[in-house]
Amino acid sequence: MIREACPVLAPQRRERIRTLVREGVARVEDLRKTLKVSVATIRRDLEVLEEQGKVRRVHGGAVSTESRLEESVFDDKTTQSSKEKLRIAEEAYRMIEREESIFIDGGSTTLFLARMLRERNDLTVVTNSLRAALELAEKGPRVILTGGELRRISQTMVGPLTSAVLGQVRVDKAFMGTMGFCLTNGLTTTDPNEAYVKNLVAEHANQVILLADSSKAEKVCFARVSDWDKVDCLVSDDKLPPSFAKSLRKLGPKVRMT
Amino acid sequence: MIREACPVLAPQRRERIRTLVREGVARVEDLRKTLKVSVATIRRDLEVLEEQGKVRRVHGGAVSTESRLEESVFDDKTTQSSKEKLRIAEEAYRMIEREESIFIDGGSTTLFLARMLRERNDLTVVTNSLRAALELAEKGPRVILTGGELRRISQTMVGPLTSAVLGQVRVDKAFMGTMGFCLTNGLTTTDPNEAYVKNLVAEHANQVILLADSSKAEKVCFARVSDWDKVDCLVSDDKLPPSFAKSLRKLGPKVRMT
DNA sequence: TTGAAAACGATCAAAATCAATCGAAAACGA
DNA sequence: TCGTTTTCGATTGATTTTGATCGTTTTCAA
Repeated sequence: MIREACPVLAPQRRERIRTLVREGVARVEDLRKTLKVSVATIRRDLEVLEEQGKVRRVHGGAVSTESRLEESVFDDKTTQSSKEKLRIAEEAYRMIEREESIFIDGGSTTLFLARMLRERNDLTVVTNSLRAALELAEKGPRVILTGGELRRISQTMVGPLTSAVLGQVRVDKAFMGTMGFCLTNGLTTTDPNEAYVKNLVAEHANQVILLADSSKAEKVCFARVSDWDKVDCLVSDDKLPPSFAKSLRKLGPKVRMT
Repeated sequence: MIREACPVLAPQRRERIRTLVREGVARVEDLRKTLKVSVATIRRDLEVLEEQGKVRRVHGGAVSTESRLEESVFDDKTTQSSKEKLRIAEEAYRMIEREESIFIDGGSTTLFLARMLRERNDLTVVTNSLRAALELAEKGPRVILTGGELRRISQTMVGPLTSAVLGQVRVDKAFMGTMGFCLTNGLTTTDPNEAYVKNLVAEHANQVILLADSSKAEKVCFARVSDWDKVDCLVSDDKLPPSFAKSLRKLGPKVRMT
């Protein structure tokens, strides 16, 4: 292979890609023709840039992340391993009985669950998730929002004000999400305010059901939520290591893997 | 099958569909002609967008989830006197000073105001309106939701639970809506729960500013909200009878007509 | 109620794209 | 100069996207 005198250095090329992506010309093939390198190089560059969060890769090229930052954060979470999350939500749905009152936490898995409840009008749903409330805004069960300060990144209501409402309700089942869970540290999440609310919810629920796909296993985040003794059931996917499930069952919670 | 050079990336196309749906051109056949792809692709895109809750599919195409909400709540008057409402909201916006904390009530006029606040990040906004919270969900001021039971027809949070949060905050200015106002009965609305919340808000605000176009004048609804002595200022349009304004000023409130 | 047209969902094949791998050329450091 | 590291391009098999087809469902009007 004869490589002509290096036209541009890699960092320059990447910077060029970034600006092109911003302008909208983002297809791999276009980039290849513009920059006169192979598609493999383009892909590698895009990989690096995505790693740095500069662009977002899609099939056929890349799109700018800056256009709508908040949404892309949330959308990424919803698209990633959504198959598992959907199945987990379906399993959770089967656990809901008639006329029950339930809490729905923030997060993408619980959002799938909320979506399924649109056809139910026998339930009472308490939630601190703005997204979940939106799913049920038109029709469906009775909806009670917890109130509190809006945390933009997760689109949930958190903080001390949240406890004012939560202190006055009880729910039969609380469907909780989490950022990480492991045997020794229990449930953890990124934001202490969020953790505080989750903990409070757990105390006002007859049953706490954790919805978390296997990618969250053995992950530990900054803020401690609670130990396993508060959790009645974990619903996860079948990629959860059997050894983990076995050890967890000894600590108390039931474990369902769909 | 010969596929011409891929014109646009899938996410761009989906975003285009979203905007088209918002504008009302939502039939599958129209989308196909506009975007120059097969109906199968359109259907698949709509499926994805519905999955994300961005649009709602119907036979023949799709409708916007947002506009649907807006219609059910505000359609009666939005198109008719939206000009006045927008001007009233602009006048209200000029009354907001830096670093203030404000309350935003439910209703279409106050929704216009909320929309203007997206560029402000020096404020704290308390609201019981789901729609107002949505306008500020991505960016803008600090947002605090009151919580409470969701009243679908107005998309607001009402009921006794709302007072739990409201009791713990104070705001500099409360921008209130109303269904009707007259000299003898003061402010009235349709739902007692809603009226209760409005009254409570008025007690926790340094200033109460009523935003109501002239079509609400001399109207009396079922549920009494409050008397004029709680109201510091009424912002209305120039179709408000001068005699009404004169009489009202004697009762205490300032009156601004834009 | 019935029948036709439109729309829909499922399925399959073609095309494009992607990820992984390998080898070669360039860059680098001593 | 020599050996190592990095960068790049080509190939191959897998994956994704797309369009066409076909049977079914929905809608609308008679």
